[in-house]
Amino acid sequence: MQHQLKIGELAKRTGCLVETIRYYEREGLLSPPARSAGNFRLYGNVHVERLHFIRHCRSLDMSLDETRILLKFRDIPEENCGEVNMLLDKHIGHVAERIAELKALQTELKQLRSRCHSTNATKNCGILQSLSNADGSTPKNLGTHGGGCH
Amino acid sequence: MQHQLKIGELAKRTGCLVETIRYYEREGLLSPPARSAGNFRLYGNVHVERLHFIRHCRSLDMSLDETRILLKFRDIPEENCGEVNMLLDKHIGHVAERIAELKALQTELKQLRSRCHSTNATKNCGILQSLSNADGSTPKNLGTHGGGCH
DNA sequence: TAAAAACCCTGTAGTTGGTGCAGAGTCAAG
DNA sequence: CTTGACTCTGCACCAACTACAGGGTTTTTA
Repeated sequence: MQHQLKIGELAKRTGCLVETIRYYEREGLLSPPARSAGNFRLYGNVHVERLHFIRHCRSLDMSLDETRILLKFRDIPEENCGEVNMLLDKHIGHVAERIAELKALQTELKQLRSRCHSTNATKNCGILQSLSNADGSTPKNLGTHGGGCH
Repeated sequence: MQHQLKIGELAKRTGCLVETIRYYEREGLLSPPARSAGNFRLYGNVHVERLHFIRHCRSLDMSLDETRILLKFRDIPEENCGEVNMLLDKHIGHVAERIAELKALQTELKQLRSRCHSTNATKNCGILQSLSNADGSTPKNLGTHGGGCH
């Protein structure tokens, strides 16, 4: 029984909030740690490393589901890692798609912006007029997978 | 009193779900329409156009808050449209930022992917090993504004 | 004319990945 | 022995919908 960390110390060490750690435990990404006499969570090195892994995945914009899968493979050292490679390829594909979508969006937005350079009365504003047109009213990036930019 | 549409007809005409229309009403983007004797919503052309406007904004990845602001300007035809231009410029900036973030992410992901080309045992997989390293564990795109790619 | 299907109503809960807070308990220092 | 910092559980909240449940209304069909 070596160095044991309380949740606040683990949070500081991994750069994430205490609440987030408890959330990961609820979600099954971190296993419930030992408890002190006063019911405080006590973490060891295993937890520190696992949480680093999770945060690394998240920083690469992977979902918690993807992260869960990678953790599962990390837990079985003898298994074949082909699925890991596939998961990553798929994720790279997601990101590429999203970049393409946003670039198309950017083109459209700039075109819209070019419709009004002076500051008119709104009734004459080319931007507002274009937005009132029915064309383009079928959102492409709604309903598909792909988060917004906000 | 001309052509009145029930909510399902409006949905079909604008390509959005009935539930979404009711949601926009609750959120104050669409004003509450007239009701039939049996308490059904009845919409006119004004609503059709306004909903087209909203969906167009959404298809350009604007938030409902941004959309609300644009609607407000659409409602005051004599006012100056300078703020509309500013809002759009800001939104274009958001999208540009997001594209830059995702491109950096793409580079990082490809670099990670290059660490495992054969299908090994997971304990030897360069990808899983890299993800276990503490570096890069401080998420850049978490906490900032900017949605994910899922 | 009546039953069945299709539509509409309100209200509520779920999605993702957390964040934030209330109210209570625990622990170390002065 | 009290103050302050920390922790506990459980719940509400964010965006922008989506998806019911459990009713009522309208239209179609037999």
